[in-house]
Amino acid sequence: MGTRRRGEELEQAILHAAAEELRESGYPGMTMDRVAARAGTNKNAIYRRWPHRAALGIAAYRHLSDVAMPKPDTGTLRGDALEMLRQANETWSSPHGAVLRSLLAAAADDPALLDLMRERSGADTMDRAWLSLLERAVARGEAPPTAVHQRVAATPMMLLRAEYAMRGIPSVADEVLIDIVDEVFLPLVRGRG
Amino acid sequence: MGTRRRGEELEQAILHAAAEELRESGYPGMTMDRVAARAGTNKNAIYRRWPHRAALGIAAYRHLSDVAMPKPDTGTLRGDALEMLRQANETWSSPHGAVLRSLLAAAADDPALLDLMRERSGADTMDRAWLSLLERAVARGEAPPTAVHQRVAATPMMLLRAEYAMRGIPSVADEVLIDIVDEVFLPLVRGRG
DNA sequence: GTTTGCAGGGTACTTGACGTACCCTATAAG
DNA sequence: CTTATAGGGTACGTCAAGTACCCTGCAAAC
Repeated sequence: MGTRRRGEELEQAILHAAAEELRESGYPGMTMDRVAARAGTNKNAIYRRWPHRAALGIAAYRHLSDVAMPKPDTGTLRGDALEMLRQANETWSSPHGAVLRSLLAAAADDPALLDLMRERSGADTMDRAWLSLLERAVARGEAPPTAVHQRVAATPMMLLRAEYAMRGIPSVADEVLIDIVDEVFLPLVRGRG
Repeated sequence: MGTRRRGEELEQAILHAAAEELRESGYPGMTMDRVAARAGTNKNAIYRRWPHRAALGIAAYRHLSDVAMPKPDTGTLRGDALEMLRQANETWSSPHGAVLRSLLAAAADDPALLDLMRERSGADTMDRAWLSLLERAVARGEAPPTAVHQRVAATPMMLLRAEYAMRGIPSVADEVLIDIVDEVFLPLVRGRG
């Protein structure tokens, strides 16, 4: 009873509560009052740690997310690329991805938040994964060395992202992923020979 | 003095006021009270016409936007593509584009609004313009006929969009546009031979 | 062991904004 | 001339962000 939580312990409790709220209600539904109530504390303790709701949202998302980057190795460039896209599609269409998208949407106006998001959304590791995938294809003689290029590597994910942005659907159809690989990514790799 | 505005006249006044607010303060800053005040009326008159803020936002955006689609014809595929991207970049980085982006961001959670947005964002006409640009390149012998493909046509704009989504910058650097054309679009077109 | 400062807790408040309710009045249609 | 309808004024109700105080337990310094 007398045991009043402090420091790290309380902080974790707040983050945990915020993460739960995020999962259940998305970012717009994550109100400070509800987080405080759920953590069994009050807004004071929250505002002492994070300057505003968005900061807490991002911190909570980070607390929620420790997704390992997939490292597909199917033996062909096409297989690897498809696998990467399928994994990403699954992640993005999961509740977890819904949280990410709703945070991104909320951060669209605020450059500072966008920065925080970018470094946490794993964009860099994602790019590296695609680059190494291309390098392996080059080693197998499947692709010209000039295909190993940052913008080429980023293209498929950007197309998938755009798909999500346009249609707000829960998930992108597999045919679209195949299309992205066969009609854009592979021709692009070939064309850089 | 006694002249009380009605019907069409009042509706236009409200839309005009809302559009101004959108331009000045973006969608988050467009509050119902301010629109009402600016239109010299009250919220009642607004809510009789639009069920909620988002509906008014979209209607106002539509009222604001009658941008003609550019039809570049520089004589080369590279020139046309770059010109298209530059025009788009200019539009998207203008106040007008800021409104569009802020509306899109706000609509990210709400599928119904996304639909309304999509039909107004001119995505279809945009795709047609890129397709005809590709067709002209084919006619000149600059590109293989198989390059005329919906997803190929949509790729450059999607990459530009993604650029805006990631970095919330006011405008994308010209080098990026050149990169998109030289490192992705042209190789892609070539690779489809 | 006592004091003192800091972090946690309770509560209430301010501010802005959406959306609604009511009631009065001008105006257009009959 | 009467009357239904739409515009206008104003005041709410509600919710949520963020702030202000003040009290109290804890823990380290003395």
